[in-house]
Order: sequence, then C-alpha cells, then structure tokens
Amino acid sequence: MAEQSGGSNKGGKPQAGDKNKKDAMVTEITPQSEDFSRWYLDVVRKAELADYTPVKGCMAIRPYGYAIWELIQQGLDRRFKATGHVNAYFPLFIPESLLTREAEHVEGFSPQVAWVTRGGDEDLEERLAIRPTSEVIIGTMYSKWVKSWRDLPVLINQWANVVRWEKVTRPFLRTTEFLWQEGHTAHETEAEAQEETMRILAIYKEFAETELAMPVVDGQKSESEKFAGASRTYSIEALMGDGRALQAGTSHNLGQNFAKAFEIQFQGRDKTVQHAWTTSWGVSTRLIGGVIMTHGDDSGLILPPRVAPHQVVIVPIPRGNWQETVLPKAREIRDELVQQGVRVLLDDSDANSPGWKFAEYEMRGVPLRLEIGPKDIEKAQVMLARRDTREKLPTAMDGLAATVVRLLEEIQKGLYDRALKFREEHTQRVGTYDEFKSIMEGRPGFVIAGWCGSADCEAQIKAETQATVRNIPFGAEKAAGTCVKCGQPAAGEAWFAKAY
RNA sequence: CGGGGCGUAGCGCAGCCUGGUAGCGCAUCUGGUUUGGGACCAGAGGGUCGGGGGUUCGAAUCCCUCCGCCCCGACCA
Repeated sequence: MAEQSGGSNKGGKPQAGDKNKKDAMVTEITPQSEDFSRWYLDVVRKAELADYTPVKGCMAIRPYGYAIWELIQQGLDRRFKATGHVNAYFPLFIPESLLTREAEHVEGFSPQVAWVTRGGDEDLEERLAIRPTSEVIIGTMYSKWVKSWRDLPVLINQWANVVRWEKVTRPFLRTTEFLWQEGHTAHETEAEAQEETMRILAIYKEFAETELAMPVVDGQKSESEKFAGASRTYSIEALMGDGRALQAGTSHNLGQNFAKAFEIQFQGRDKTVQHAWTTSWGVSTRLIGGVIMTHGDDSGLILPPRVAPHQVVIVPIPRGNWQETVLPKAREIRDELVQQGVRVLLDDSDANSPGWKFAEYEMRGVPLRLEIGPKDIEKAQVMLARRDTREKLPTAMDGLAATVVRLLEEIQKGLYDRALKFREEHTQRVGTYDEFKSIMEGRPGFVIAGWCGSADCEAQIKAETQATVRNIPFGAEKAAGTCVKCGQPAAGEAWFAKAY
C-alpha cells in the first residue's frame, strides 16, 4: 500500500520510515535476539507494566503490572498463612543507633541506605535510615515481645516497601524503592529455625514453579553471597531467556546473631535465659521481571494463567448485526467463565479492529484469546487462540467453560515444561576450567562444576568469567570431584552463572 | 563509581556538522467508510528542542555545566 502525505504538509520530506510503516508497527518491540535488554524494557513499557518517574531509579507500577503483583501476593500470602504465619507492619524509619548494632549487617547495607536528616524545619538529633530491610526494627520489637519459651515461635510476615540506594537500576529487577514481603521469625531452638528457613525456601520453590511456571534451583548461597548478618542464606535461582540467572527469593537462617544484637531473650524450659534463633526471608516485585524474562517472546509478554490479570480475553468480531447476535453470546460466555472462576476480559469496544486487539492482547501476554463472530455463532463454536503455542483451536460452545479451564491448566504446565527444557538445554556440567570459560564466553546459562568452597577461587572465577556461584543445591554438597578452578578436592558441586 | 552512547510532540526519529525561530511516521481528536491478524479517506490539535548558564543581532544547532535514561564493567534482591 502506498503512503500518502497529508496535502497540507509543507516542506515535509519523505522519510525513510514511510515505506517501513507496516514493519515499524509490527516490530515495535525489539526482538530478543537483537537486544534482550532492550526487549525487556520495551515489554515493560508497551505492556504497561511500569513506567519511569521523575524520581531516579524509581518506577511507577501501572495497574496491569500491579495486578500481577496482587496475584503473586495472594498466592504467597495464602501459603504463609497456611504454615502458621501472620501479617503485621513495622516502621519505615530505623534510627541509626539501631542499624549499627549488628556489625556485619550494617557493613553490608550501609552503602545502600538512604537517610532522613530533617523533619519539618528542624534537623534531627539522630538520623533515620529508610529501611533497606527490617531485621533491625523488627528484632527490636521482638526483644520486647519475647520473654518466655511460651512466646515462641514468633511467625510474622510484612508486606512493605524498602529502599536501597542503587547505582544501576532496571524496572522490577533492581529499583531504588521496591515492594516485597519479608518474613521474620524467632524460635526456641536452632533446629526449629533451620526447619523454618527450609520450609520457606520450599514454599518459594513450589510457588515459583506452580504459579509462575518458573523452574528454580534451590540451594545454599556461598559465604560471600550470603545475607549480611546471616549464618546461612539459601536461595532459589531461575534461568532467564538470555541465559542469565536471577536470584528469585532468599531465606536466611540468622542464627543468634540478631537475637544477640537486639537482645531477643527468653527464659527456657530449663529456666535458663537464652537468645532466640531467628530467620528472615523475602521475595520482591523482582519476580515480575522473572516472569517476563522466563516466558516472553518477540511478540511480548507471555503470562502463566495463574498470575495473568486476564486469563481469557474475548474478542467479538463486529460483522453485520453483531450487536444483536454475537455480543449477547459473548457476554453469556463471559459470565459462564467468570462463574468457573476464570478471570475474563470482554473487549467489546469498537475503538479498535479485531486484528489490533489480537496483537495488543498477545503483547500483554493474555494466555487465551476467544474469538467469536457471526460464522462461529452459526457453527455453535468459538475460536480459541493460545498465547504460548499460537495455536488456533475451533472449539464447540458446548462444554466451552470446561475446555477453557482445561486449556489454562495445560498452558500453565506447558510454560513450566518449556522453561524447564530451556534451562536443561542451557545447563552444562563441566570438569575443566577451560570448558567453564568457553561456555561463559559463548552461549551462557548454568554451569555445574566442582568448587572447593574457597572465596579466592570464587572471586577469581568471577573476575575472569563474570560468573558467580548462584548456589549449591541440596545434595550437591558432598559431590565427589575437584574444584574447577584450583583442582583441590571439591567441597560441593555449585551452580554458576552470570546473574542479574 | 569508571568507560561509552543518547535526551527534539505520548512513542520512534530527522534537523545540529555549515546558527535565521521546528518537521516526518505512528499515536490522539472530529466526521465518514470499515472491522475474521495491528483498516482507509478527509480534516484538526499537540513541542519549555532534558535543566541552567554563556557566545551571538539571532541558538534545537556552537561552548560550559548540571540532570536523567541506556549499554559495558565494579556492587546489590
């Protein structure tokens, strides 16, 4: 089709873009293969998940993105409650004198802390940190609340925002302010604290895999990567579409470190005064970034049905007297699906053509599209289009709701299987450092290799390949073999990757 | 924080080199025709050219400075 310039344009030169108009529209998202990072930013903005604000490093989470977060919250909150946790809320501000009580903790976080030094028109006597995490303020409160072994365990979670003064930020993956949940528990014994740490890690893994369709590797972080102030940190790690790893959740066994710094003490069954054993654990809005980068393709977002704000979009085809024939049927189908607990959007606006809507909702990652037009009505069917496989399936209206529910489950599982296959294809076990290096230079992904456990080898590997120890999976601690770097007997088999 | 790149209408860009008062496509608005894969025609609206300072009769354009964004490293969820 020939492009015409408007008759009244004076001096308008033909632009190179004119002849590419069609292409430009279709390719408004940068292909992943061309520039994965740009693709990610395009998807975030075009799908209206988030937008930049005048505040450096801080994003506005738009309604569509926030709806995903709400679904994540619901899924996690349900699991926390089911395992005996309750929600509470603690202050945003932390007095400096408290923050400095746990030495490792303050050392780890101080470079990232934002401070309030003025209130109204007066300088503060003591400056206030804006929480980068809440162990300190919560530990302070627990010391007031815990007196007896009968007060334990304390199993509290909070949904909150935190601030970490980051130098480099990306929407969802790393922002100056972000939303998360942080669980903080206190226990009578070391064993109980460890059990809690593991319980939560298992919840994170199960949640990521069943709700986000994101396979993860669970294991223990290295000493250099553990949480500042923790005795042990465990994480779940996922592989993104560009072959880089994303730390998707962490669970920390804090030992008695914070209990000692904040005097969380109780009188035990044996009448002695003891320090409690505490844990903390969190996942953040970063998970949204993980979903985007795990499943998305060149057409945009692909959302797992469990966290899709709209699981089905109904697009009526406006032909003839569709308002009298197609539309009532579309509404009927919508109502039926809603009754089955399906989140449905019926887009009956006439502002855009069906073709436009197809592309738009694909870009937004809606798992299932239901097209219905006069021809379908005649045949008592609808057209279902899967976002994940792009298949179009003519489907009988009879039993439609059941078919939709089944397909959504199939898509959920299909996305997980696909992501797992991708991870397996991008995970290699290596024996020599040369192999290790050549993988990191070429097609990235996970590399499984023996590691002696020394921070030296870890640091050298990182310096030479950019890869870090993501974690040491459970059971891999005592794998036989030697360190891929130094050749000493391996302390375990670690999963390495370049990380976000 | 080091190296590099980029800031011109909501988005993507041209204009800058060689100063003369801003343009294209998409999007938006109005009317009409359309609608099974990002429709078409006609008309219309919209810009502190990132901010500040300087040079000049005159600055989007030249100079200084600050800010922001992106990429690559160092640090972190």
